[in-house]
Amino acid sequence: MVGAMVGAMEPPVDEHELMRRARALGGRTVPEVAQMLGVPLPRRPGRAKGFVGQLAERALGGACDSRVGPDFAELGVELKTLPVDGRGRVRESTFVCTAQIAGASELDWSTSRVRRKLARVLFLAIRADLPPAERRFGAAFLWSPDAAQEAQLRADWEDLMGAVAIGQVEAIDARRGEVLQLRPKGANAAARTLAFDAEGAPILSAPKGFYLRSRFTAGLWRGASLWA
Amino acid sequence: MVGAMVGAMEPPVDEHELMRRARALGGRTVPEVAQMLGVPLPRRPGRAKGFVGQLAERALGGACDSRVGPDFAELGVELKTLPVDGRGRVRESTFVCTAQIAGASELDWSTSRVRRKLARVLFLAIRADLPPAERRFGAAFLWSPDAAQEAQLRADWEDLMGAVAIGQVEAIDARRGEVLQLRPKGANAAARTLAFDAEGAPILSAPKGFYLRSRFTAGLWRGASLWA
DNA sequence: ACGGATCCATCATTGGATCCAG
DNA sequence: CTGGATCCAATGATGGATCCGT
Repeated sequence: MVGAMVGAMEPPVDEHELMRRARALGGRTVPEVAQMLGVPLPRRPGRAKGFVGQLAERALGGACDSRVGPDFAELGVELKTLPVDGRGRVRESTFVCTAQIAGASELDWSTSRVRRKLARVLFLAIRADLPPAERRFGAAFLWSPDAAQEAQLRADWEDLMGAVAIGQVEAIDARRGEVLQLRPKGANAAARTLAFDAEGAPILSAPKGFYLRSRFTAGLWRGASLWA
Repeated sequence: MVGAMVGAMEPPVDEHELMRRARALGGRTVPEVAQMLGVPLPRRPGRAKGFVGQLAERALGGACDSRVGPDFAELGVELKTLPVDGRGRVRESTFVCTAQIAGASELDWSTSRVRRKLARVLFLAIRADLPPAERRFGAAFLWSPDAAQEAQLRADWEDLMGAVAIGQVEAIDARRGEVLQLRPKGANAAARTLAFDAEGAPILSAPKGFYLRSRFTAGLWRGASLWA
C-alpha cells in the first residue's frame, strides 16, 4: 500500500478521501513519506522550515503549483501542519497568510483572506519535539470556525486591520489580538513593504503575517480529540 | 592595461570617463572582455541573449544591481548595445523598456519611462554577424534626442499608449509607430498581464515592450559616424 | 525584412513555516 | 514562553536583448 503513494497523485475527490489519505500518513516519519514520494530530503533539516508542510501537501494530492485559492481548491480546504510534542501540546503558532498593509482600509472581514483561509482547514499534527529524522505525522482533523470562534477571529482581525487602516501599523506588535496576531513575515528584519502613516503619507514598514496563537489551536486540537 | 579592467570597478565619474572606457572596448572580442572581468561565458551563446549587454555594463563600471533608474545612475546615462554587421548596418531593433498596460491612461509622455530611458543613451556597437566567439565591440557614441526626434518619439508613444488607454491593446501590432513600436515582451506567447478592454473590463493580454526600429537607430549611427 | 516568439539571469514576492534569545 | 527574526523553494516580474519563420 506504500506504493500507492508514489508518483503523481490525483486530487482527492471529497473530504472523506482527503481524510483517509491524511490518516494514512499518521505514524509515518517524514523521511519515510519523502522517500515514498521520491522527494529528496533537505540537506540541513531545520533550515528548510516549510519542507514538512509542502511534503504533506504533495502526499495528499494537493496542487503545489496553485498560488491562489485553497490548497485543495475544489474542496475549499486549506492544509496546515500543527507542530505538537509527545503530550499533545501545540509548540508553535500557525501562520495563516500575509497581511495586506497598503490598502487595508478597503478590506473587510467578510471577504478577507484570513476568513477564506480559515473557512475549512485540515490540521495535520506533526511531532516537532523529535530529531528531524524521527519526526512523524500524527492525527488529522478537519475544522471550521463555530460562531464563537469566528466572532473572536473577526474581532481581532478588525482591531488589527483597523489599526493598520488608520496608519498605526508601526505601533502594532505581536501582543495584540486574543487569538489572531500580526507578526513580522519576511526574509529578515530589513524587509520592507509599502504602508501609510497616520497622515496618509507613504512609508516603508516591515511586512506582516497573520498567525493563530498556539493557545487557540491547542483548543481546537483538544476539542477534535474528543471525537477521535 | 588589460589588467586595469579586472575586478570590481568604480562607476565612471563623468561622461568623458564613460566614453574613454567604452572606446577602450572597441576591437576587443566578447570572450576577451569576459575573461578580463572573470565572467564565465554562457555554455550556449546565442541562447543567452542578454549576455553581451550585461557584460558591457560591467565592463564600463555600471551598477548591475540597480533595478530602477539609468544604468549609470549618477550620470543619467543608459547603455544600449547596437548589433551591426561588417558594413555598419543595424541588424536589430533596440529594446527600450516594458510598457505599462494597466493604468496606461494615467501616464503621459513627459514622465514616461521611454522618455527617461532615451534622454541620454550610450550606444555601443557590436558585430552581430560573426560567430559568438568572434563577436567584438565596435564604436561607441552618446546620443540625446534632438527636437525632431523627440517629436517623433512622442507622437508614436502617444499614439500607442493612447490606443492602450482606450482598451485597444489587442488591436496594436508591431506595424504601428514610425520610429517606436510595441512588440511582445515575455517568456513566450502564453505570457499574460493585466489589461483592460474597450468596455473597461479586466482582461489578460500579452505583455509588450517598446522598441526603437532599426531604421531609426541606423540613422543615429550614421549621424554619429560623421563625427567619429 | 521584420513581426512575433523566445531565451537567460537576477531580483522580488509569496507560501510553507520554525528558530531562538531573553 | 513567545515576540521578533529568520530560512528555503517556487513563482512572477523585470531587464538584458536576439532568434527565426514567412
